[in-house]
Amino acid sequence: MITIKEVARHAGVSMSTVSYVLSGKRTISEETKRRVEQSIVALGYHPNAGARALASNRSQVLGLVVPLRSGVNMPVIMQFVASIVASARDHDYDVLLLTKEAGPGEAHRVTARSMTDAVIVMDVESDDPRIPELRTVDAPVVLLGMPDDHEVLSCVDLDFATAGRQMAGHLADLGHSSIALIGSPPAVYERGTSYAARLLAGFRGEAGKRNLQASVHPCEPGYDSVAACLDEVLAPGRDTTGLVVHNEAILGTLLLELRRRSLDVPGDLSVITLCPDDVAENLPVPLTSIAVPAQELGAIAVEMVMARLAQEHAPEVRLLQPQLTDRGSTAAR
Amino acid sequence: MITIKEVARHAGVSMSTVSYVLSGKRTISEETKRRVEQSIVALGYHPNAGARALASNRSQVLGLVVPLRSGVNMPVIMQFVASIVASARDHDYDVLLLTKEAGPGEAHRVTARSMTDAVIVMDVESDDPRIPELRTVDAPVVLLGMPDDHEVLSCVDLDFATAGRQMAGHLADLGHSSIALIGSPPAVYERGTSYAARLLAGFRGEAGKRNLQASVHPCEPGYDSVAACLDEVLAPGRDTTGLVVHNEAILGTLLLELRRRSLDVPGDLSVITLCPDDVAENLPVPLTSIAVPAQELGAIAVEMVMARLAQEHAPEVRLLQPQLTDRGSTAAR
DNA sequence: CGGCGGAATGGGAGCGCTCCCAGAGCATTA
DNA sequence: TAATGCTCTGGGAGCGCTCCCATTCCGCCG
Repeated sequence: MITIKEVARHAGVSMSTVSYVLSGKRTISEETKRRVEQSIVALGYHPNAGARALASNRSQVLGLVVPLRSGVNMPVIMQFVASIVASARDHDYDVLLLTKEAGPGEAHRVTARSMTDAVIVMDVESDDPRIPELRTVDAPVVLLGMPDDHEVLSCVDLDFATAGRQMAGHLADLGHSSIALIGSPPAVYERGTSYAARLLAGFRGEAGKRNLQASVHPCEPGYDSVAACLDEVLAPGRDTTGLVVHNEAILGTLLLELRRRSLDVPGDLSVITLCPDDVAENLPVPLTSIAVPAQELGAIAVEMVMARLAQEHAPEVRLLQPQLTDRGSTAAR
Repeated sequence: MITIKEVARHAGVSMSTVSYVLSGKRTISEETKRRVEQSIVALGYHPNAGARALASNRSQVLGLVVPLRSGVNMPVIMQFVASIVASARDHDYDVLLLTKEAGPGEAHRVTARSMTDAVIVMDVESDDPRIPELRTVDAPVVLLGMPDDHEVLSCVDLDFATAGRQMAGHLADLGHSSIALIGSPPAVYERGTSYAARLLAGFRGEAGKRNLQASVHPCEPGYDSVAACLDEVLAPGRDTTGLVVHNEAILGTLLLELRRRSLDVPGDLSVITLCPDDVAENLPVPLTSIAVPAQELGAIAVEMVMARLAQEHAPEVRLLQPQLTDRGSTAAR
């Protein structure tokens, strides 16, 4: 293994000079810098991460707690992960993958051992049992998702309440008076998944304010449950004309089933959903939707971590405002 | 930060004794071990990963190169990832997430810097451009997937050729004489994705041997392309009665479309697929399938890495034999 | 001509751990 | 009694880096 010492000798400078060339933490003459860089290439030197971490007390690694549980939509999760990894790399950080299943102690473990300088936690729940424990983590922690108790930790999320309001409002604006929300599987609501609950609250609130008839239907993936769900929604007498869907996994099935029932979108039924843009675009019928800005949320989470790594910060909540894109799947009534 | 020195003082022993209690690399009397462990808990000691890595020349971290590209099925990828993380933790290893997009130098980078002790690379292609570069990585490398040039690196994969043969053979055994393979998107074949090509070869080989009419149809996700694909497959005169599907993403859509066309499975059309068991079970019609044993493949990859970390090993290829589960979606002709 | 400020570099302690090299204490054997 | 073999423990060098504390060498001012 080539060490910094050998590079120094090869370049005819001291170890400290090589170190400073690498870190840029003090000015080095052009001439010296060039010589050092040549030696680094010539010898094939790569700094040893362990030694660097030990001496500098920085690991240049971020812990990422990822949920791998049922009900969450894996492609969406992966968009977040990809965005976080890319953003982290932009800051010269790597990402250590921690799975929620391995227990809530994971964030603590990697942090206490100085394996990571900070932790990002995905898929936080309203009343997440991990929160108290995360507070004791002696490193910056940023949550993707917003717990009820969000005064104590920094978090980033889409403003799902506003999203719920917007979608109900959008349908109300178009003259619909009876609408339905088809949501995530019951389990998601039961465990108090924050975003689901907030969207639901926004939806109900706006529906109430606008005097809409509004029903809510949690829905499992799978054809049968989608069909059953539609049976409820479209029950005679209900006169549902507008549909809000908050469940990426069933969108395709739902639209096919509507087609099978010879229901036109948006002729017979207006449909609006919340999902990543590329999903909304590639459905049998492109859907008017509010985007899940995974890319952006991931990048912001990383930025927040970096800010907290650079200096002490108070907890901060960032809610991204929803962006509605009309793709013609909703129509005036 | 509590160090090993403080633990040693607290327990009235030397640093080395604490270290050996922790690593178990030499026998320590029960009494001493107990005292040390008590001190560790009392002081809240956590070994510093950087220092440990520096001194022991082991990072206890595994690099995992994950593809985040289109066409691959994210839920399946995540099954692999989850399995690898869990298996790694069983061996007291953590997982550093590397994305293929970040460039093929990633494996090299983390390895040269001693950030990771070994690397697992997912979604390897037949003629993968990363192979030559991976050969120069100075650490164990295990591939999930099998490149053409598989003499030089260790790899684990399902025996897709046999799987292709089995599926064609299964239909032949049932008396079908005209069958079709609905595959992954064209892009997957075009970039020479190893598993797709091998399954295809097995399928064609067996079909030839058994004198079957066999057609092949790459298929994009999305309703329209599935419908178009079915139009081809079911074109009059073709008399296709058996369908092999190798594309997790379209299974749901495909079955719904068959239902829409009033084609019964398996009455009118026998369908067999290759996908994770939980997917096959939860479709509108449960499908007879060959499982993608993500759990097992991930675990084996980790085992192979650990074996190579323990001692030098020659490259080794492990192909898991496919396991066919009959769920009644295929019938005799 | 001495003193001074600024720019460029060198020296090396110390980060927290592992593991080699002993040494101490005791029982067993010659 | 001395030698030998065990078992258990201690001491501390050294892993490769960072960053504090100098030192050197200028040009410039008074």
